[in-house]
Amino acid sequence: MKYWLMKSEPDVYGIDDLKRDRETIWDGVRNYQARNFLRSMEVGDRAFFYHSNTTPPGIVGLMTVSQPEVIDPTQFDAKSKYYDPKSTEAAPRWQTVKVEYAETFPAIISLETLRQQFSPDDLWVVRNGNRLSVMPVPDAIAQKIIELAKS
DNA sequence: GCCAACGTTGGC
DNA sequence: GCCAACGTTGGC
Repeated sequence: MKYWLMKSEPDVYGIDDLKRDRETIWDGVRNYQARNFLRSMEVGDRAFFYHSNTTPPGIVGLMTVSQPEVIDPTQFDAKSKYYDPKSTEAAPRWQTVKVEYAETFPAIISLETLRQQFSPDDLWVVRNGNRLSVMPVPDAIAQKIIELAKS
């Protein structure tokens, strides 16, 4: 079981939306490095839900990967902002996962706190100018984040 | 294959 | 709203 961190803007889709829906297809990722991480996810992996582009940004909870290797349906939808005309049903470009709501932390762990606690090498989300929306979190770091969430 | 132009992300 | 970071595109 691995830990990940996945970003979403709460104005678009936040943890409350996931709690309401119980599970969702994590669609709209259009970056190859992020996609490759999505491809390597397995059932039961856990992912920190990170709210980006909000005040303050930070980790707000946890989710569980419930289905790997999901074809992102938005790539074939001409009306979607994530439409990719170069992708075909025979050879889809964008795979993702289905995730299940696990928990909302009692309080957000803000980016500021994460910067104080972790180095950019350990937790990529604190890297300056980091734009990657899906990234691995080392086990030991994940445990510390969970401890922080409880404190 | 280089790299300038461009578009997007995301913190502030 | 600004703008730094940085991935992608396309001309050459």
